[in-house]
Amino acid sequence: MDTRLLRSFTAVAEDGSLSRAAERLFVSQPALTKQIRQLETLLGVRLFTRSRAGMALTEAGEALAGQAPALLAHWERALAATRGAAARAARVLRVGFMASAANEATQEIVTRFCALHPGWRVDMRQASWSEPTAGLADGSVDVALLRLPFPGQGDLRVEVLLTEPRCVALPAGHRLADREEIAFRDLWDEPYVAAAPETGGWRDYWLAADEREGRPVTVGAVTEHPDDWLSAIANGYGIALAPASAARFYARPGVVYRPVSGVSPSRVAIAWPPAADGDPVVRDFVRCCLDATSAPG
Amino acid sequence: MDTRLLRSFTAVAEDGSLSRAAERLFVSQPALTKQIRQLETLLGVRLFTRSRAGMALTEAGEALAGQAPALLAHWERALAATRGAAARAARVLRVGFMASAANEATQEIVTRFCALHPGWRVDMRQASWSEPTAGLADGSVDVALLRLPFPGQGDLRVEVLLTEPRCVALPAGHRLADREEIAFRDLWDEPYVAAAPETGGWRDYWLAADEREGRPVTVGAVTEHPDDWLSAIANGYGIALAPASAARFYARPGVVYRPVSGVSPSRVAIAWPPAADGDPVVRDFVRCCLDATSAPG
DNA sequence: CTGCATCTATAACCTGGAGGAATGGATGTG
DNA sequence: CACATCCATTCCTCCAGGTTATAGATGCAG
Repeated sequence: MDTRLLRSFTAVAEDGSLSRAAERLFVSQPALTKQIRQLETLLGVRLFTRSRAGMALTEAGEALAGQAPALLAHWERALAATRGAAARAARVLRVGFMASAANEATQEIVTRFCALHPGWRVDMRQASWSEPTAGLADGSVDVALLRLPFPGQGDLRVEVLLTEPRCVALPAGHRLADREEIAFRDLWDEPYVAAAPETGGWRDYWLAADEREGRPVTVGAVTEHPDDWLSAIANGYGIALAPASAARFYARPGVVYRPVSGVSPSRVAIAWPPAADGDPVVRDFVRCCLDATSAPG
Repeated sequence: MDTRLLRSFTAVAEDGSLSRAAERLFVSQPALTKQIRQLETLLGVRLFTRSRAGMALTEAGEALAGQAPALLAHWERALAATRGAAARAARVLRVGFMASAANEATQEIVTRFCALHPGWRVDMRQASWSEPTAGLADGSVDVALLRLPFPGQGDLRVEVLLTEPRCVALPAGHRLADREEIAFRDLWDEPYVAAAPETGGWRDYWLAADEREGRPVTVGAVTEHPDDWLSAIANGYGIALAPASAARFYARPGVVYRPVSGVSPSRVAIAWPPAADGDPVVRDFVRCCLDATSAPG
């Protein structure tokens, strides 16, 4: 049996319908019917009961559905570890990052690291905002420059590199756009451009959900990439809190950035998996991060 | 990627040769070459370096080879759990057993259990002697009637059901076949029919390796099933220690059984995985085992 | 109560995948 | 230098897997 059949099974289990799952997987309904039948034949077990109402999991199907996520994740991690080993052998350090990484310090970090490790290359990999660990969780990167807090943070080693105030990104024609500085309480009732709900605490943080005295947030749009985020703001779907450096790294016609008072600052950190503690290459990269962000300049 | 490619990869990694692995997997060498190529393309990584001397793993290949056994085992366990759920739903208790299981008590155990659980069926599954946990390790059975000690015993719950002396199985024409009882020390220099080396402590136990004052064992044959075991003895390839009940359950022309002094007795136990502690069906079966083997009769 | 919508299953067909046979290329050894 | 041995490539064949069309079953709305 292969992961393709397991993924198909998972999709049908989630949707409760062959037709809907087929649509989501971009295959025809008969093709998916055959795949599920093939899986049941291979296992010698009925996984679904069929009816006009769709596909309901049997007890065996429930058991497999319970196992499937961990199994598929195990596969992905194994493949990631294999790719990681290949990168290491080729003297490539894969660095995930969110948004502007460590701002201006990023280039210095890379320069310092390459000086320390001649022959090595740093592969910077930008992550979508729907994956706040920037690849650390699934093992597709070795270290990551991240904004705190993020989901899964407790499972990773973290060193704070720098702190910067947060500001607000507004459409250029916004009624508050002329202000030199805006109090956060004046922004409480605005609609916001937010990250995906499944990012949990990450999204809450960038909505400053815990810093508005219980006042609820209005979400005007959900985006996953900086470009989409900027477009949504420029188009007036909402405003967004951002690190102050966003004014430099994400300048865009139609978007203005203003300092905000009454909201906590943003922290940039370097993160890596505990299993990499003994890895001199990772240790040196972390050292370079700390050095590059502690010296004045 | 599927498990078939991963198994192919594993075979090539173990053999260090496409040609030999192809032979072992019963596919042609070009077919295996293409499979490995397909896997490397899917991963975007070189797994082997090729030469006239065969296939050597790259660092990425080493990484994958390190992960593969656990990954494949995870798959097997997930499938086993799925089949287990199907069996449970169908009110079937799958019982693995070695050799004669719990001897004459086995039928009473099943009878008591079915009386306690009307509508349930006990599926008795005999295991080869190369798998001393009789399916518990890979999850293909719910409980197992086993002979102690066995590999992996520490990971399972075990209740001893009965103890019986060990005897020796000899070819009928053996020079000691006329004895009423034979001292173990008189058997030390005989060749033995043994279990496979990978069964470890199990094989040592049945060779009474720890009860011969350091004298080494001579292995005359290795077998995995009772029939092969009996044939090997009858053909004079060696002798073997066996539970006393073997004389009743494995009577065979050409093989005689004689009591042996100076060797520890054999213990039959019921074993089950710790995860099944809270399962009333498993608990009841264990209860039936204990009840059936404690009453006189 | 009947017709229609909606769901899965089956049949027929087509294309591409995957295995085998034959053979090529490279290299080590006697 | 010839041969053996290893992996790679080419060509061929058959089957797997997807699609389209349609069948069968069933629930719901009028």
